[in-house]
Amino acid sequence: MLSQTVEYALRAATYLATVPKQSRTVDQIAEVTHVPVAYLSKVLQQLVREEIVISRRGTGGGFMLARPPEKLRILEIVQAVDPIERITTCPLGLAAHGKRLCPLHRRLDNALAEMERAFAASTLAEILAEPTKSVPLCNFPAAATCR
Amino acid sequence: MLSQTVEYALRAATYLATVPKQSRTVDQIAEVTHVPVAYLSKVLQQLVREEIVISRRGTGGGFMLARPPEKLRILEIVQAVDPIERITTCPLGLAAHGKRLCPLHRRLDNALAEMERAFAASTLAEILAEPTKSVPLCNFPAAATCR
DNA sequence: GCATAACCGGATATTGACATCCGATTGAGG
DNA sequence: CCTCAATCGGATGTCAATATCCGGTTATGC
Repeated sequence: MLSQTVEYALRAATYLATVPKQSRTVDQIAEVTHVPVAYLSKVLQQLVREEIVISRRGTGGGFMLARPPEKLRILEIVQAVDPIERITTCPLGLAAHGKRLCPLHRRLDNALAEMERAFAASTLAEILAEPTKSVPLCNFPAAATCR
Repeated sequence: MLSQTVEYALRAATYLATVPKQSRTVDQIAEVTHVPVAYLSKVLQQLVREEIVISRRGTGGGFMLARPPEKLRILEIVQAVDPIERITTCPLGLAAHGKRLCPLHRRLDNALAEMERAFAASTLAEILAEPTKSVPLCNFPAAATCR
């Protein structure tokens, strides 16, 4: 339902949100988030292209959030790596039918709209601020006891 | 986001709901729903196993809804062919962490729960009864003008 | 300006979803 | 009981998502 890529991107972004304005290397991010390092590298590159994240090469380089966590919604990260495709025209491909969806597809699209709404509802900052015994990603340095 | 298989299954079920208690062959269903016939056959077999649909072989056979359309929810069809996998444990695989989800995964699971709720909200009968100019699937016999 | 650190981008597996094909099986009707 | 209609089940093909590898490029610090 949710792709692995989305899951990975969200883990990485959430981790970077715990260290705002600081950069981390792919290897560091991969270790904390438990994401295959080579693939994570690709995912981060997508986030760079969508200007969610900024990259710097060379010594001391790495990846860093492009904006403060208060300004980054889950939805943006989802859309960056695996966009939710709303149903805008009849999937049976009848041009004459135009933009009107039949009741079945209207409901499917409504469900997708609910997803969007849910993902748009919170920022990375809100996720980190939430009072809980479960530290985000379960395994951040701050939650070593969680291991 | 929603798999092709779900889309196909819903089209087929919606069509069968327009002719309750009657059976239709794979070829008939495929033509109306614009689904590849060979693959549709597999999808229908899944629906048979999940007791959404009943099959009969031989002359005059085919597929028929196992229940009246009032008793069949979209969610059941979704779960039959491509179940929504709720997040019940931390995806980072830390056994010690138990059942508690971190704020990130709690939100993701909440979004999935919203989907379930949306899909559970309507029956096939409701879809067909809805007053609209767009006949379900856009291209049913009853809506030949839609072609 | 050289060595080193780190990302970038292209080529290449691997895997599962989607799709097809066909022989085997079952049921209806004469 | 024979033929035809139709589903069933297994084998196989195709393609996009996932994942890996490595040489090229850029930046830092000495």
